[in-house]
Amino acid sequence: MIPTQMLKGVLDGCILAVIGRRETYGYEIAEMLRGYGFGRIAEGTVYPLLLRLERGGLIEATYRDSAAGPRRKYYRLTAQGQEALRAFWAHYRALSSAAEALWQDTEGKSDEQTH
Amino acid sequence: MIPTQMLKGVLDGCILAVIGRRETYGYEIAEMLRGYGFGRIAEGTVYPLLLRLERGGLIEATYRDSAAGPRRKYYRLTAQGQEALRAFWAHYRALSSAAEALWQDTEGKSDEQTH
DNA sequence: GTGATTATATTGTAATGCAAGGTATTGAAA
DNA sequence: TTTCAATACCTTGCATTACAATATAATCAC
Repeated sequence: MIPTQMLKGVLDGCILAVIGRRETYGYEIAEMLRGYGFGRIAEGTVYPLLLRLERGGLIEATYRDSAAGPRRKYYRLTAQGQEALRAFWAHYRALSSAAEALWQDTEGKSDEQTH
Repeated sequence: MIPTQMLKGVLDGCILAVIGRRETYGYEIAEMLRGYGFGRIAEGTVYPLLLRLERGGLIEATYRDSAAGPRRKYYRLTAQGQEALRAFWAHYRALSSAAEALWQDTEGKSDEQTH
């Protein structure tokens, strides 16, 4: 299980990415994230985050009836949301590169100690 | 600049990694992280985090005089800290893989929309 | 002695994942 | 009919943590 703290500041971008693929709703987004390997993301996490993104103008929603259950709130990216998605991944890349560089050095050091 | 929220839950592991390379102190750790590309990590971030790791038994410290400035507090990993470092990277790998998989799909989708 | 650099530490704030709880719809089992 | 599971949305309050701001102090150049 990925620690909750490690998801902070990453989940919002990932949700933007999921919505960017195609229109979808909260319940399904949680399932998708699980499918991608993020682990079970609580509904108490997903829904507040979606509302935050909606209020921020990054996504917009339409309610639609479902054949099996209550109506769904389908989200799609706004132009602003697409821009935010790009910015998010640029930042993620920066973090990822830094972590990777650090990890390389750490591994080298472990080898020295082991051998 | 990497958003501060994105650093949450990552910084502690990165600091463990830096200390794992060799004994070092707070001020230098902040400089190293900057060198790796994490951006400027504030002192108000580094010192509380070091104290937290120390209290948690993941690192231990020795004060040493410096030739140019006040004394330094040198940290090194404990056995528990080395274990925590391994666990951290395992979790980071999981997050990284999930994000990468999601990003791949997103990129494909962008292509479709573009072409 | 004045400022710059080096160095550690504390306090309070803002952001956010999530547990816990609530509401409501559909369909199958009892 | 009642009950349960699965689906679907939302809110409240808590715990964690990066950081700005601030304080303290030692060394060295001017």
